[in-house]
Amino acid sequence: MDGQLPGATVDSEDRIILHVDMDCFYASCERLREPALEGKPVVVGMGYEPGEGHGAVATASYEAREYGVESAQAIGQALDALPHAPDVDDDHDGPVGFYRSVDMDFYKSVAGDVKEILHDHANTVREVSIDEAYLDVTNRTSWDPVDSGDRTIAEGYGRHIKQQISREVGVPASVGVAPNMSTAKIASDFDKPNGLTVVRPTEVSAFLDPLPVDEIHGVGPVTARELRDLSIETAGDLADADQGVIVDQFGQRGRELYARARGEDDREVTPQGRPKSLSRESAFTESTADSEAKREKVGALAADVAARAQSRGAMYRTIGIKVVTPPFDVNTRASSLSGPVDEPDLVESVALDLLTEFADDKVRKLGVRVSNLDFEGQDQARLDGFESTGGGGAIERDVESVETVDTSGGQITDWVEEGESTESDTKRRVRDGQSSLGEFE
DNA sequence: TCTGGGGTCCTAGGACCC
DNA sequence: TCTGGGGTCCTAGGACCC
Repeated sequence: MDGQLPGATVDSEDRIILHVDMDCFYASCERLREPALEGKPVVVGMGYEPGEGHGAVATASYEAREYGVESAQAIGQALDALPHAPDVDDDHDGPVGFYRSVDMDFYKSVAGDVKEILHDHANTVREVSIDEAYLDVTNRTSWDPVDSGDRTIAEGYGRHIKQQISREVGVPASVGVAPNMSTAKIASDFDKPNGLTVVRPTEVSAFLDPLPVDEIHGVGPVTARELRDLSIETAGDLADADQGVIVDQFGQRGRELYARARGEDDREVTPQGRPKSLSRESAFTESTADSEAKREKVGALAADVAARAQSRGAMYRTIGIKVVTPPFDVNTRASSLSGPVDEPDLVESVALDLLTEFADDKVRKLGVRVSNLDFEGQDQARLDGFESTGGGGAIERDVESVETVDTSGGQITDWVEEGESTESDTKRRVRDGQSSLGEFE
């Protein structure tokens, strides 16, 4: 710690970053159109056909997690873990598990409604995935304390956003508020589901220090184990470690993780850019060496990827395949062309060509990928503004025009009490005389 | 955790150029 | 024919994330 005292003055340069993470989003969406699922264990999965077991869990409700169901678990295993109707005691309303298969179009439409609210509350929003986003709300709220000083105006702002999503869309969210992206991300995760965690600039170290290192974004199982070998178990341990040792062992990534453990993260919230690659992959029900079956699958995947690239207005210069052989060896091959093209037939022929190397191998999974994307040449008509690059379905905002507006006046929202029902955002904006370009145009 | 699908970023080695 | 050093592009693999 740097001897920061609680109540120390907040630096005027401190940013306010808000991270919104929708709780078990797919399951929440299913509950939206099927309210009977409320409070019940719900598993949403894909690729599950009765009798075959090669699908996986996409999202499990918190009730389902109580039974040990985890994301990415095999569907069959997850369903076994859930209580079945016949197991339930007739005298009681015991819990029963429900399985629903993924309906991406519906989730995207719900996500679009959520994103609309988020864009109303920040000049810059980075949509990380269908259910997650960062907002820079520095000039919309403040770190100033309210009441006795225990809480801040920013907390009210976070609560307001959460409640509006809940009220107007009907799905729960967890929100983290902190002076930088990495801490905000950890904060939103701190009290899931339906949580709100605010980490003031003066509290960052105290908040991070006791957390297990793998709660830092970017520390996965491998890095966590290697850190443990260095006796680094918590973020505080990493923050106190010798930076040289960390950088030697983990390179550039180590430098970043070390900084994040110390609550240092300069990254600006920027809108999600164009995709860098597009891919499609698919597993065989059972590993196969059948060369015709493999060629057929690659052909179908290639056609799929090419069609998707076309619909996104993307030309590609590199075409690649992915071949997963048992037990789980991932092989990739790629080939670059001299210039960007949009030629579905070429995707297929190049992919099949690359596949010949694996003609005799037993394969469990195949993929086709195009990269080195180029979005020039297409979309001169400005119609691309509606081609979402992130969550899909959401309309891309004209960010440049929004960012040039000074919204520092009158942007601080009212304090919102927990459980207090808030009026609609439109009404509030009108009442406060609060607006910014992008909201009323 | 015997493992689905769609992504991102980093690294290392080789080819090639000056 | 031996040799240095810097830069860039490409491929393959790995770790990680949702």
